[in-house]
Amino acid sequence: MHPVARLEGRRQAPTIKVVAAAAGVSTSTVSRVFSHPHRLKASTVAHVTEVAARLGYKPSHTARALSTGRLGMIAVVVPDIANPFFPPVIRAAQAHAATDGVSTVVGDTDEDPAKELDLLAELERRTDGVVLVSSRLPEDQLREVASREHPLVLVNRDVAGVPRILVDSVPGIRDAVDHLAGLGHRHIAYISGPAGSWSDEQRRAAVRERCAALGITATVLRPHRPEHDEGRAAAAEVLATGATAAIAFDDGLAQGALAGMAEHGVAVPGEVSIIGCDDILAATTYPPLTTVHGRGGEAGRLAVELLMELVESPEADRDRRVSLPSHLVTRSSTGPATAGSPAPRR
Amino acid sequence: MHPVARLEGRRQAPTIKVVAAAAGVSTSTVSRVFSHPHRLKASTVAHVTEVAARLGYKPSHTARALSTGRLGMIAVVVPDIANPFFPPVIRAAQAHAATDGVSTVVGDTDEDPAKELDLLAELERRTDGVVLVSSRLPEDQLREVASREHPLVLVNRDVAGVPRILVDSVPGIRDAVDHLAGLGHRHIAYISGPAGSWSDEQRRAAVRERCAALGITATVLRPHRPEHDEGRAAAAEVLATGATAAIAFDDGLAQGALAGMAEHGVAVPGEVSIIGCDDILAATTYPPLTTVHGRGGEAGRLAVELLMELVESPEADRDRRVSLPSHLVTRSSTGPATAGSPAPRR
DNA sequence: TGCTCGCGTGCAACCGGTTGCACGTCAAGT
DNA sequence: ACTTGACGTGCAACCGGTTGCACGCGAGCA
Repeated sequence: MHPVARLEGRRQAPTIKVVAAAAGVSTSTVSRVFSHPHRLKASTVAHVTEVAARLGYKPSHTARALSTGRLGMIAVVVPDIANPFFPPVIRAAQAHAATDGVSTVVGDTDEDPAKELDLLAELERRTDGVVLVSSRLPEDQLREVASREHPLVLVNRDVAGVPRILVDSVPGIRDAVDHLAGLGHRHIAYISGPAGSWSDEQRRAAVRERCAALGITATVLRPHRPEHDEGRAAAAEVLATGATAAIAFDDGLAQGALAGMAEHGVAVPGEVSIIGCDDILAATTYPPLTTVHGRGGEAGRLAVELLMELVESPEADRDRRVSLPSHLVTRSSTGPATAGSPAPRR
Repeated sequence: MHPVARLEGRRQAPTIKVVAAAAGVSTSTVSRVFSHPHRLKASTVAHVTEVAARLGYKPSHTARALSTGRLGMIAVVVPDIANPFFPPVIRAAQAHAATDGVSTVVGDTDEDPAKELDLLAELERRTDGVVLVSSRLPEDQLREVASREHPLVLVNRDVAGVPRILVDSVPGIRDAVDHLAGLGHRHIAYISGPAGSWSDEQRRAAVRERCAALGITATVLRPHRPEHDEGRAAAAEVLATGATAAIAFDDGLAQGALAGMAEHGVAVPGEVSIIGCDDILAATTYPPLTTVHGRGGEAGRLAVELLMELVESPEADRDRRVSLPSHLVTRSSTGPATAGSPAPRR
């Protein structure tokens, strides 16, 4: 930039130099006031702070980043911002990061592993670390990403050697199956979620296992994108199996299934019972959805906590694994099994 | 940083200096290869590019930002990422920004004006410009924000002197009212959206005006947060007015109203017709929703286009206003008016 | 009174690119 | 053959902070 160019500009943001001159100290002192104030005399800190405030001085993230290598920014990457499971984890992460004076950016991979890789590459250059939620990457690629020097914490992917926070659906799913069995259901369908989802694998396995333990039938349906209309389509698939109850990978699919059942003239919970997962739609469905409550927000907060540790000391333990148990929330989409299997009426 | 510290680090990212040495040119030349290649001999560019690629060199955003004042990053700020109206505009914005080699971050204000102000302040220091979508700020504050030197483009807020892209709901709403009138409806309720929403004001006024023009009754209900359960509550309010049709501020409210009507045993479209806005739920409701289609994605793209112009030349015209007309999409939530007003049945 | 020690501050190099200016080269113009 | 000038590249200052080292000063100790 030409030397005089910044004089031409309107009110230029004040720099450390201006503050130093105004306060009658060196630039180093001003710098230290904003980074290591404890190393200075309290009176100096007070004076410089006052002058800086009067001038409206704010340290430049960019300049600081250049010399320290710290951007003061982390990323939270999710497969789909529109999926209501993620906003709570993002918000919690953001709130916790703000506590450390770190800002958060959100990345959306659109459920696409290729985009996910690109995004991670970009974010490695823009942030100090990333929280990767429900990654759709195959394990080897995930491991490769983690092996790059950039701090990374996973949420809902269980890869040994990579720090991770897991929302453990198993207890909640077990409760769900028990609940349905207690209502007399002998055949349960599981509406699978997206291929490559760790949570889906975990839930599917839990349904199978618990049904087996109780001696009732479990049918696992094909993978579904976690969207409303896929759930609607799944309703027909559920009816085709003859199951009297369904557990869906998430609340969105469950809500779709509710709509699908309505279309087929099948009453919920009169003829078929439906259970969701994540408890993100709360009571916004009709009928209000019985669902497995997972603690997304908590996962987000913990992930950032762990991430910040890694950022501070990159040599920290890379194999930390935190698991958060879930539980069933009973609302009105489940009821007693009726004799005879349900059939579409229109 | 201590001079030898970077030798201790693992594979340090190569700098311009390393590339220059390896290619036998000066650092200026390497720099120019990545910023103004046309000023260099083609053979030099080719050679340096090759060497840089071999070394895995990537220019540092931070360093570049420090000298140029350009961060290579813009922000898109929305009131609520979970509201499905916004993802399409975000994605379109992101895609267009990527075209210019600029990355995008997303900000969520949680429908809270105070958070919005904070977020804007933070983003001004982190980005080259921001696209502010459906701001909930009062006009004077918005004007104040716009007066700060940081480039800003509004979407769905019409403030003179601030560049803005507007999705014009009026034509679509007019079609909607005409459509209902054509089906014999003589009393239409409008389910208002969030207070402070420009789109809501526009839609409300359009409903009133068109109904007046056709000589039919319009009742405007209280403001609602654009969420499913608010829509459900609104169903009762609609029934209380005696209206046989309702137009909702957005598809989420409309979907909620659908659920609410079901709860009350009122058939849609048999007894009551419902129309949404934005066309974001597409056919994911039951029955599929008749709605006013607005072109969110297009708005996002245009906003970024305008923003980049402002970033390039801050003295550009600040009073540009682009308006994108909407239209009605007829699906199955609207039907002929029936004699006698509908009443809750349970 | 003289010496050590530690605290508070300043100096200057550095982080990794960018860019105004100067210099050298070579082709076109006279 | 000499001038002119465009073109390609290098030099060095600069962007705005950070930080290792050195220096000065005053307190504690002998």
